Amino acid sequence: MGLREPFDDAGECGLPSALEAIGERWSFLILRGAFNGLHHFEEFQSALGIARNILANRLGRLVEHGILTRTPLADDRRKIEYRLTEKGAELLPVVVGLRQWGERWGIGIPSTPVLVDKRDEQPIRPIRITAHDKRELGLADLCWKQAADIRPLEEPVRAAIAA
Amino acid sequence: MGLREPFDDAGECGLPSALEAIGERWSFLILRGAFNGLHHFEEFQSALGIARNILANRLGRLVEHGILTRTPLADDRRKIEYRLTEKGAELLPVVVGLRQWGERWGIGIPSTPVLVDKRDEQPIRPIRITAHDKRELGLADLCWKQAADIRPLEEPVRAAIAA
DNA sequence: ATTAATCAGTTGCGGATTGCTACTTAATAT
DNA sequence: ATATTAAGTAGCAATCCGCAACTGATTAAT
Repeated sequence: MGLREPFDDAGECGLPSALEAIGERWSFLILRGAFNGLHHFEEFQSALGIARNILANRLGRLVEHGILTRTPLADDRRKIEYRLTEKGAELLPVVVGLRQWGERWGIGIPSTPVLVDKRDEQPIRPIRITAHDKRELGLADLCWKQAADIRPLEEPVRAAIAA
Repeated sequence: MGLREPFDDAGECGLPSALEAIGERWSFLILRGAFNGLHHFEEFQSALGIARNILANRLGRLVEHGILTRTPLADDRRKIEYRLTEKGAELLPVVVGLRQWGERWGIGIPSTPVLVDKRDEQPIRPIRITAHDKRELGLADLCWKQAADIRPLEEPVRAAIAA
């Protein structure tokens, strides 16, 4: 087993803080809705079938955590617009990765519509762990290392990668 | 009662079925433990500080969903070994992605130790969405498309990518 | 101007889930 | 024979979730 994180630090990772922000019931689905272009309370409510009080609570929490912004619209001040922040938008790989996993291993999901690259309209590649040179890595290829013990890449190598 | 149902009919993607399996409180942290080499009930319990009944419930659920296997050890039959299946192991990109996000956006997390490629001991690349040719894509580069409307790549192109 | 409709919530309540602690059961160690 | 360990269960309080009905502030219709 190559993959074992030293015990001392096992509790010291970003997961708990991530889960505090989006680890509750419905939060992932609300995020998916946001990525799909939902912006209003009633849109989320009818698209997800979530209870109104829970939705209000989750939207509030996502706003508190800086994942969504909440702005009343100028031309109709009843309407509130929820929008992803940059912080929120960077959850897309996780949401998509979880979705891909569910599609791959869940019970018969047809998987449409599909996320595609705008440029060529081809489906995105499955979310994977990759090395600095973009090789795809599996569990067996990985291990933990103290940040201080990592040797920086040689300059020419880095240049080649950047290109 | 069908309290799991709301997730299932909340949309036509794999997210609900993924959340059904691992969307509950603690499941992600139990998975992280499994990826870090924890294999036994008491190990999870003391590493995570989770209540015993909840842990039993979550482990059982992960086993039910084929994410972990549960095998009594031959040389000490009190001991039960929990191990990731292939299905479970394929959650690593999601767990790592969420962790990276938490490290990036959470409150001051030093981020050590770090996951590295065994081959050259260089840190893994951040989890990203990539195009079929491995270009990294952001929100602005993406759109949804009906699966039926996607034109397959030309044969020579596919061959080049596979290589 | 008055009334109706819409949007974004909030409230109250019953049932479900979670967390804590103590207990149990089976296998091993002394 | 007794103690200890591993892996759970059981009971109970506190919290969370889901449903339906209600409020309050705009905006639309008559």
